[in-house]
Amino acid sequence: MNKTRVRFAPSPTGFVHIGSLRTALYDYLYARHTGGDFVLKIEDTDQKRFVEGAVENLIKSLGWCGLGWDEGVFQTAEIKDDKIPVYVSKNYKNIFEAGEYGPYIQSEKLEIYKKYAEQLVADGHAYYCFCGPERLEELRNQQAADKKPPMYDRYCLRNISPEEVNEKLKENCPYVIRLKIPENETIEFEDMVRGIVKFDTNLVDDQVLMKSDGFPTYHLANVIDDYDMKITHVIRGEEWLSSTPKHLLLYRYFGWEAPKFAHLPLLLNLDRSKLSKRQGDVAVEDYIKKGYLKEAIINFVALLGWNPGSGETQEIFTLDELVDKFDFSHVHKGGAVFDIKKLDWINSQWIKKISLDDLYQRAKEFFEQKDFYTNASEDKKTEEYMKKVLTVERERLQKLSEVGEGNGFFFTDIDYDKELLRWKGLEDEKIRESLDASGKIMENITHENWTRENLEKNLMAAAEKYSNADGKPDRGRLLWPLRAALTGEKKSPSPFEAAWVLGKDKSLKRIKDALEKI
RNA sequence: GGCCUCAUCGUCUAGCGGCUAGGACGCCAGGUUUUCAUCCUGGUAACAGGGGUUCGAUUCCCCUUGAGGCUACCA
Repeated sequence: MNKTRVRFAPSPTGFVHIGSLRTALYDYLYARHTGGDFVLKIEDTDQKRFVEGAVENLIKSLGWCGLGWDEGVFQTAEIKDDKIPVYVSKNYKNIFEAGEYGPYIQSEKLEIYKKYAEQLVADGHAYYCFCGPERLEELRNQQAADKKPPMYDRYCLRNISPEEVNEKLKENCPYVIRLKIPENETIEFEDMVRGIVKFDTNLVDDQVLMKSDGFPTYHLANVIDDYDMKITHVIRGEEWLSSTPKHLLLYRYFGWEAPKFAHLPLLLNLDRSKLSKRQGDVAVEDYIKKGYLKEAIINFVALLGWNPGSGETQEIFTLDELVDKFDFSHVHKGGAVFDIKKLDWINSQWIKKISLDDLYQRAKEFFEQKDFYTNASEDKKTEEYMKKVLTVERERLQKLSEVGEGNGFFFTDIDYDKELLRWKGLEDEKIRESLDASGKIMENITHENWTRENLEKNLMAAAEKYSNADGKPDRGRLLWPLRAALTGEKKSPSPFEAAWVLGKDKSLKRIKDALEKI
């Protein structure tokens, strides 16, 4: 059997839609699972939608997610296999293309598309059409009024002779080339996720293949590219399902074997409409900015429409595990609602899972966005100190953007009302005793032994000795004032954790400050 | 409107003729606990409706309903 070759074919609209990412992920998973190739090509046939920097952005977002491709469009010239030809893109600055089946950018193969389109005309499977937008508009309105499906009426096919066509072409009349859909035929194919799907050709419109600006439409370019690039499996969103018969016809007319198709279910808003900007963030970079880890985004999006199958209760997957388990038999048919609550949970799981070193590297930029951090003294910005903070915070974090939230006391001086120190209405004197006791214990712990374990062991031993009127243990009598003194917050990590991060000197200083306060 | 697709807890889903319909998120309750969070335990909640086929349907078929996609010289 031939090697599997799949491709991700985004159009550069400025950002990577989270739904596109899911498609790219399934492309990647299928390619890797089958030991095939993964190709990145660019669909930029719509000049009106061109966005500056979109290609670079796309490569960046995809790369950030860790989905590597073997062939196609790249930002740098470092391609692992030096047998593959690498060249600079004709139309984009700082973009390289690598592979023997290029160009991988549609705007760079206009001549090729044109040639194929003309061949189709010569073979009688397509025809020139000179109808302007006004007539088309009128036609559609009439058809709507007659309650008929809006379709091109083949005016140019029926009324313009080949001689007239040549005449008009010579006069440089604007034209498009339309596919001549056969009548009374049923086009049938087997979709990898949906099974057999059938279409009646009488209901399929004569699709424009070449636009009057000389660019091909998606339909033409796509089929030619996939043939040129030897693509074996076309994995794309469900929105393409109804245009598949056009593509199949094209393969037939060119005499090419059609690839296998897999139409993926759509990603949905909470109200079950197609996932859109209006109801939340849809760009991958939005999620990056919010502090979601790539592992979490991949993990989450993989589960939106696919599952590992029977009996499997695992929820957290690495990319490699996904590659190992992925197959189309477990891809869902129905759309999936993008529920951010589950993403949050998966993200929190990943924050706990990655190494501290890794977490530190990734969290740094989020700290740098916070005032309490930028204004903090240098000794608070050391790797050692930050890692301590993160050790404590990672149990509580849902997203990296929340880093340091409510924990500013690790970085800045604190100020709080003295009442915060009070445990269950205890009088000042008792609070002072409590703080004093904590201070003494901590003073006896050396800098070398200043660990969470030691702090907890020694402080807890003392805390256990307190009990309330009922004889029940009342650890809070020691621990609450201490925690309040160290953090100045109503809610915070434990006093052991806080003291450990702050260090012996700072901790003792804060206890002293508290003592003066009360 | 036409064509296509889809349909299990609120959400993501397991299920591929016989199950007390399972798991996860969320939510609620309890436990651990000095607060917050983590963690642990338990609970809540679903086969859209109607016909068939079958000894037996969540599962297979049909209809209805609902949802989504497409219906461009956009992808």
